[in-house]
Amino acid sequence: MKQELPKTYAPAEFEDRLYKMWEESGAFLPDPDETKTPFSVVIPPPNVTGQLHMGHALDETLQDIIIRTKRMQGYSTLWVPGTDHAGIATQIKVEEVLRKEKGLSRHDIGREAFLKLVWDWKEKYGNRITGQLRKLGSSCDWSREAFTMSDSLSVAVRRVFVSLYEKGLIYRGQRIINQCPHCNTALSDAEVEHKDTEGAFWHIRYPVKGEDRFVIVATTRPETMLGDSAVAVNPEDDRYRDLIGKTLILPLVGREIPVVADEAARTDFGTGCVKITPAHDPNDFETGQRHQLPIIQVIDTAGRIKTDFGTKYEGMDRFEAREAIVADLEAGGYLVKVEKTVHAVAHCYRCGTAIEPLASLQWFVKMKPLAEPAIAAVKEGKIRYIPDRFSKIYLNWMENIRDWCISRQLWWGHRIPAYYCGDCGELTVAEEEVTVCPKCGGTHIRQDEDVLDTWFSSALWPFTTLGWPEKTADLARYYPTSVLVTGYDIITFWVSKMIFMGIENMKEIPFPRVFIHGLVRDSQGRKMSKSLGNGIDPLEVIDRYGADALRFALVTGNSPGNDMRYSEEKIESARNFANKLWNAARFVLMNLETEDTSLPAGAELAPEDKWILTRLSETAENAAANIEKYELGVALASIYDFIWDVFCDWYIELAKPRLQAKGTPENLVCQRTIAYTLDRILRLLHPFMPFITEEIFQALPHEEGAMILTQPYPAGIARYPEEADRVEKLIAVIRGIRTRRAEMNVPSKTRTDAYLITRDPEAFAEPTHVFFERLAGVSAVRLAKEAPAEDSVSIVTDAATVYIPLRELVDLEAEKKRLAEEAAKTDAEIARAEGMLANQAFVSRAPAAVVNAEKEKLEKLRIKRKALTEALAKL
RNA sequence: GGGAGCAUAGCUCAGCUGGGAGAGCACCUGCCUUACAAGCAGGGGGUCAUAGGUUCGAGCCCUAUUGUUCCCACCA
Repeated sequence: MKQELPKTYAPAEFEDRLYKMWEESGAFLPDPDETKTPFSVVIPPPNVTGQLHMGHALDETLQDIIIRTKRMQGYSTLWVPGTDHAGIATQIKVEEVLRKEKGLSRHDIGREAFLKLVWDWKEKYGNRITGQLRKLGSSCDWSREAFTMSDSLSVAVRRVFVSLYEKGLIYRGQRIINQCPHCNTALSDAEVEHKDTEGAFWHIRYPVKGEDRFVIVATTRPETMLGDSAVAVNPEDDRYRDLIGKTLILPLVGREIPVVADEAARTDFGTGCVKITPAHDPNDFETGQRHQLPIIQVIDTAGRIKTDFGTKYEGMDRFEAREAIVADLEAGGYLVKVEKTVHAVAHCYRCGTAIEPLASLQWFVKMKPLAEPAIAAVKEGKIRYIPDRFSKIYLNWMENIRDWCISRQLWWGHRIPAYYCGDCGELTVAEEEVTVCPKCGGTHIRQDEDVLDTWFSSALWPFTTLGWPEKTADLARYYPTSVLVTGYDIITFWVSKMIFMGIENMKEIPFPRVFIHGLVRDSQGRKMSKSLGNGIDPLEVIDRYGADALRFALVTGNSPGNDMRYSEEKIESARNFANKLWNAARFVLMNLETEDTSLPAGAELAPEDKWILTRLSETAENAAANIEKYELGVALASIYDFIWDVFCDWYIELAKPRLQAKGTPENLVCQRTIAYTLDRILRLLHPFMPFITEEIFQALPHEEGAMILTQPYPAGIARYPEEADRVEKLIAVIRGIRTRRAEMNVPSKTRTDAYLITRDPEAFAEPTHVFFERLAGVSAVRLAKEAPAEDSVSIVTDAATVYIPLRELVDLEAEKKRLAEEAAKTDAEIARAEGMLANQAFVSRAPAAVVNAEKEKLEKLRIKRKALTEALAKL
């Protein structure tokens, strides 16, 4: 039964209701029909306590468009939603609250109590983000919602850890890691950002023991000198060859350190003498190992000078200590000079604090063996990035990868399943909790305090969300997933890790395609960020304009991999488009008096029906092809153009005469055709604007309980090229008349006669004359053989010449001039076309279709030119 | 230091494998034509960053230059 639509488009009235209807219908669950091809996507899990931002909105929208399209195309679609526990981010947030509300640190309340707080926090805010995803219209299967810290995923994490450990791919060792003194934890290389920072080179004198000489070392980090265990010079450096093996006295400290020869010291940089601080510099660490130098830690994990150091700098913050040490060096006459410099300093990606490189005992994933097949998968094309250029970024990262530090000195996360025996000192790694040492039977067991990098569990996401390590039906059917949709900013963090973890654990890639999108920036092109305060809240936008408008604005004009700007204007034009469609639907419904909205037989259709169906067919094909290529912006543009310019501006106008002829057979045919076309339009647009299309669909006659959500995607609609061509000709002539009238300032109410000369009378047969009346202000059309005797203006197209007698308005001289100009222009175009077709190279090398198009064009130009000659002759 | 992207109408951006430059917004003109003024009809506006090259033909391919954005990077 058809229903009335409210007069104004008010998305807030129906979006939530429709989402509820969809979700309750179970249509978001995959179709159990085994004959359907599976199509699966896992969501990039947002932080469990996070809030929806524009980046999510874009990511979600793109995924939803793909999923909805595939669902309509008859795939068994599964979109798995879920959230990430987001180790550091969440822990920091809860710590802040704890400090603010109770003035306590996590250490004050202890691990257990703190974790309970975080879980409470998660319970409180964990549903917020998933509710927000629903507001967007995301058609996820919520019955399969996952969480990286759920019991089943925790089992999977331990299984993977133990497996990798047993294969020797996870090890514990002392390395230089990135220590964030603020978060007080180690970080992986991916978690640091390099920022150019103003600093200086301090040139410092180190005296040679027992001689009246000294060497000058240059350093950007004078505070680390407390931990120097040598000075290195290049063995090839003639300046210092005699110093090798000598002993230096470390200023301020008085400790004796050797001069060693090492390639790490370059002859062409600084002074050629490098202070070696194995505890605080990756290069120095390696140099130190080569020379068995002691590792003297100067700075603790919180960024303070260590207290067991025995100097006055004890307990000072590292930057404070730097100033103090420089001052003391200067006072002691050790400071030679200070050079200003800018160098890249690593910063924590969460809190922005400068990273302290620190030699530390941590857990690592051995990357080389895992990276190799992950590189091959992309090189061999098993995994393809869209657009392709991102494969270069990925490969570059993977090929230069270093071991992945996975231990974090946090509490919120997967605790490392490693157990140390207090009796024999043995280490046991096991999935299940160890209470008795398998080596000595001792019971003084202590589990490793650290937790895993949050990206460790999300790296397993494509298979853990499907039930792994259980052998589930989901896993068999939906792994590998079909495509991963995410932003380029997360390729190294997440995409690359899923790839090698998928290959390692499943022996199969996690997805064959990675569809990469850009960032949503503000209207001035800046990154949206909390600190800038320029973030736009998607939920506010949805409240004001509707989720459909937001989705439309995010997708239109968007191309894979490229950033885009958000602007209010885009949202407004999206809303206007929705309003346009809304009103077109109201118009169709107003005129609809039948329940039968099936397409009439070809013989019953009017030429304009055949034309719109042909254009519809082309649009459907074009949209589907572009979605297949992930060119969602292009697909949407073609649908938009069809709806607004073709369906609304032309077809509805062409349909009006028949719609008003109540009770005629033509009227019924027109009703059915327009309803049918509207229905297919809604289907094409549905993946992009799910709410408005469903709401209109529900108002149209439809089977009980049917939803557009699960209607088949339009394909293979019959085309009528000849009739379509004739209607195009008609439109061209009507446009021409309108333009001429506007140019001559003919009032729109003025009606004129017209003499129409054409080689294709069928295109302008009597039934079309009503269109001239309604759309071009022409009250009487006469199909003529030649120009009328009266003074007229002429409109010349390749399809027809129209003479309009306008005695009082016609300026014969101006008309003559105008026609002459057009003739000259046409001549030039003819010459050009002839030139091309006379060109052997063009005719033989260009594709046949291009040559034929050129021939047709020339033919039309000649016809037009002839008509222009006739029109000129008449004047 | 290495790598990538972008440069098209006043603004924001499309332009798919090379075959006569597009949209939205803004602007100008005329319309309250009973689906829609969140609209309709018409219009102006671009040496496609610059210089070369390949090609019958270049916004698109190649080279260089300029400007701009970003990613990666353990030279003290």
